[in-house]
Amino acid sequence: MGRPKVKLERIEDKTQQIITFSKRRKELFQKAEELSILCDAEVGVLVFSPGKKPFTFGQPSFDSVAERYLALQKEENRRDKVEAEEGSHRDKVEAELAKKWWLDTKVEDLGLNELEEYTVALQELKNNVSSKADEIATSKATPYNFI
Amino acid sequence: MGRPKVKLERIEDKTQQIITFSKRRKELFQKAEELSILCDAEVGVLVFSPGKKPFTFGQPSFDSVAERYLALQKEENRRDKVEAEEGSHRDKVEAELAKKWWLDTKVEDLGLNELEEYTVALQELKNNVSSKADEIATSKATPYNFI
DNA sequence: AACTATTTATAAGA
DNA sequence: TTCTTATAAATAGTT
Repeated sequence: MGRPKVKLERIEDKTQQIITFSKRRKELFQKAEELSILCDAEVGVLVFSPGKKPFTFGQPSFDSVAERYLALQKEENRRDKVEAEEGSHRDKVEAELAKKWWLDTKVEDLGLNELEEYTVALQELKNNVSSKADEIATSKATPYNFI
Repeated sequence: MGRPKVKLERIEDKTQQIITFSKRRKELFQKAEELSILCDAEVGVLVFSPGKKPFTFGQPSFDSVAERYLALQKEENRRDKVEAEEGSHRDKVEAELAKKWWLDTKVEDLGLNELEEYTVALQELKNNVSSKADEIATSKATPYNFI
């Protein structure tokens, strides 16, 4: 027989679902690559399989495309915020700028001395911000007590 | 006539490229949606058009899928780093933890008082880190002098 | 935007 | 898993 029409709904049979995932995931990435080549477009695709394993495609890499987009998003959010507040909360704007700078500065790019200063400064900063944030930091640190 | 076979190479004619982009971008997103429904998979697709405009598809949203992945990536990088350094640079590890906490803490979640403290602390921090990083911060701040 | 001749994708079965 | 095959779906060029 040939190809039957298939309803667009969740495949309940787990084995069939995995087979379909494998085939369609491959084709999706192929289409993504064709689009990037034919149209000179940056393309990023990320898929979590039914087993929650991540697969990525990216031209030039998923991370590069995603980071470019997320930077744009942050920029838009910041601008929206500024517009909404009619320039009355300069501190907030500066905090956003500082946050953006911080997010764009990678630990890997800093030398060891800078890193030490950075660490100390962050420690102080953690003490300055809310106790709730401190709780978050503590709970995040907990799994790494083995270090 | 019918559909001719097409070579997988950059379409030089700009108009044709845009037409092809529109058609294929739509189909790519449709395929992505089918995959997410049929296989119960989280899918995120991001495309920058030839005109550099971003288009996203995501189930449930591109941001959610991308953030989930980037969190995984950070986790892996952190673990690799710890293993590579054999626990000898505790400061570095703490810097990574602090960075992770920082990245996970959103300005939007902080109250105004906290935000003010945060701003002051960040300002101090900027002065503490390298002058090169300061240059970056300055150049990033420049476009917003209108505020 | 719509059409249509072909190519391409793909669900089942082997 | 990989190939086969018949049919569904996508699509390049045209109108």
